[in-house]
Amino acid sequence: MAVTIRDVARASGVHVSTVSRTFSAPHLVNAETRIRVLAAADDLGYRPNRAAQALTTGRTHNLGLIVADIANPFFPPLIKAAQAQARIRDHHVFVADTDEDPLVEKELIQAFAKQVDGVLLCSPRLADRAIERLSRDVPLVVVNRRLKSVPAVLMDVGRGATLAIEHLASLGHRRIALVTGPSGSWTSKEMREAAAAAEEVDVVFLGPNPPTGQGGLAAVTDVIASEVTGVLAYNDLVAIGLIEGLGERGVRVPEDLSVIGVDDIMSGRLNRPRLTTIAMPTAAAGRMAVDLLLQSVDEEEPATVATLQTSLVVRESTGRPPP
Amino acid sequence: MAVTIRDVARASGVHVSTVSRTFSAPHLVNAETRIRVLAAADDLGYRPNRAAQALTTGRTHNLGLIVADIANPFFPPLIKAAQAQARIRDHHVFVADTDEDPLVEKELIQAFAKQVDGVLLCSPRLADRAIERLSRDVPLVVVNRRLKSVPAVLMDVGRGATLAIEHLASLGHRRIALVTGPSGSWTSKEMREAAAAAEEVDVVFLGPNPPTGQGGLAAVTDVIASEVTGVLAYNDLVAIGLIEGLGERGVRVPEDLSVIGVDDIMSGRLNRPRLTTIAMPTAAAGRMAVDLLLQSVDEEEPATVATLQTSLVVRESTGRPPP
DNA sequence: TTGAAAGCGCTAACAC
DNA sequence: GTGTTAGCGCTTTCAA
Repeated sequence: MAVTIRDVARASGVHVSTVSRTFSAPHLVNAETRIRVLAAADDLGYRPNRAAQALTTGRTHNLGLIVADIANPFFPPLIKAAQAQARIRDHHVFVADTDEDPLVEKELIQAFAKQVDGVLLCSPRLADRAIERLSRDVPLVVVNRRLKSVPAVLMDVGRGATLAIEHLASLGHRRIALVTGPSGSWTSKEMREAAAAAEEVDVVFLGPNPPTGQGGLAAVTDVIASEVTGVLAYNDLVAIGLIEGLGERGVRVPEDLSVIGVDDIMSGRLNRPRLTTIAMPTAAAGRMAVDLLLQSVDEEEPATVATLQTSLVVRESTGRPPP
Repeated sequence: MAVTIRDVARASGVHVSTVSRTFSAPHLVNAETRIRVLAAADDLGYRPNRAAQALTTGRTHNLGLIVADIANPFFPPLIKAAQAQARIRDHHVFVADTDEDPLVEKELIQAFAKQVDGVLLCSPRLADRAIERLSRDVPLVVVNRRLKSVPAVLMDVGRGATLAIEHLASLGHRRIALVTGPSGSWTSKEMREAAAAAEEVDVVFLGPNPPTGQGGLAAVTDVIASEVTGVLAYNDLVAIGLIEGLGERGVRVPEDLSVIGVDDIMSGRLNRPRLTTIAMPTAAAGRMAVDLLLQSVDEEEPATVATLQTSLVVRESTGRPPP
């Protein structure tokens, strides 16, 4: 076995409790003793055993981070930012992937419950009630979901959708489609509400759809049948699948149909057309979520909600409707 | 605090050890007792505390997975496969990102050492010796790195590079460039060796470069100056950056210059030209790595090396050299 | 300022 | 087949 607090105690000629104190409350220990202990610890290569610490303190210094799909390029920047922020605050992040399955999501939260101090739920697919129930087992922070009793980081995709629709309207579009996402998705709901409130254009709702390229591909027939001149897709992946499928049917983007995505995952890629999209503040959300979670772990705060701005990035997949 | 083994013992009228046994060695306990204990446990919502288990058994049921950059689309499929496989084998995976920094890599391994049963090091940037030293602290399995004493999963990128170069040669190219990756990268080294062994073409070596779009962009000037008609890039990200930069200088791909990437991260995307690339068996590697790691955790096996095949996917970024 | 001792939740001999 | 007991590595009273 590795070197323990006891080895350090023996090497520095003090009791284990003094060693413990040297690390957890250094100001309570004599400077000379402290130096001696630290030297011995360094010498032996001592590193505290987090599992043992967790047992007495109840704090693991680990956070769980659950996403629907790591392979969706929307998530990695958020994960990276969360990890970086957690690292700064002396925590580690445990990432897990639900494969878009609410049941797996629930299982993962329960599995995490005992081995982390809190869980970040990103774009959950679980029902509100289920999340609120689980939040009694372990501190939770949700990203892109609004609940009464759970702290949340929201990206204002409703506002983004409104901007996107206004952009289409200003180009002359009068009838557009909203290709919605998974049924459990809060962002999808926000987009629906924003679209329903649009005044200058008629909106056709198509969905729910899986939030993937496949989802977009599968929506092609409905989009064509709906006789719209513009589409706002649930996310960039869906938009890309859609554009591909449209291409196979001879429908050109943006000449015949304008398409807008959400997330801005394609920046700097070779995609043609370059996608007009709603950019999401993913990195900021990751950092903020960690801060909120850590805050709700050690303080009994009322549920905070942080809302971050989105923005419309106009590129080449939108244009005037065909005459 | 949550419900413990003691609560279950009280509720079912047995001693804690019987409860413990019911979970860890059910065959050693009377069927009736077992049912009673299980019922009580279920009733109270008992879930074993992994940290406490870890303290006695020395097994955390957690695995660490370290990658250079989660945002590089090469990694997510590997991560997903590893997580899925770990889940099947009753383990969780802790993912961390080094931001391509060997020092962070080392820190992360040490931080993981106490809280996981083993660590998967994917495309490490650390020196061989450092890795071998660290492998004494915690069971390690490396992906895409070959070491004497550490089990490894290798993707045969050398063979892939040979195929890629043969492909270029068969199209008529006689002078090509290899845009290499980071200096610590084993795959980059394998590619260099394969390129150095090529007989039908002259190879110019350009690098090292960061394994990103930026890296490709920055290599444009050297590529143009080297007067080659074909390029094999360290990975798809570099290839894409390169093609973008080339486009800005008026060099067309594949008409003026052929480009081949590695990883096959762009399948089904809208990229133009669609990238000719060496496809990597990432998902298989993720699964295999978990199996190897778990094997080396509980058995004292000699270091196994698994080599997985790569394949050349010919698309649109390669063609005949200009006349 | 330091030591002694109890205990976190669980497992693993060993005894009955 | 089940209970007893000691202890994993650490923190945290409480005394000294």
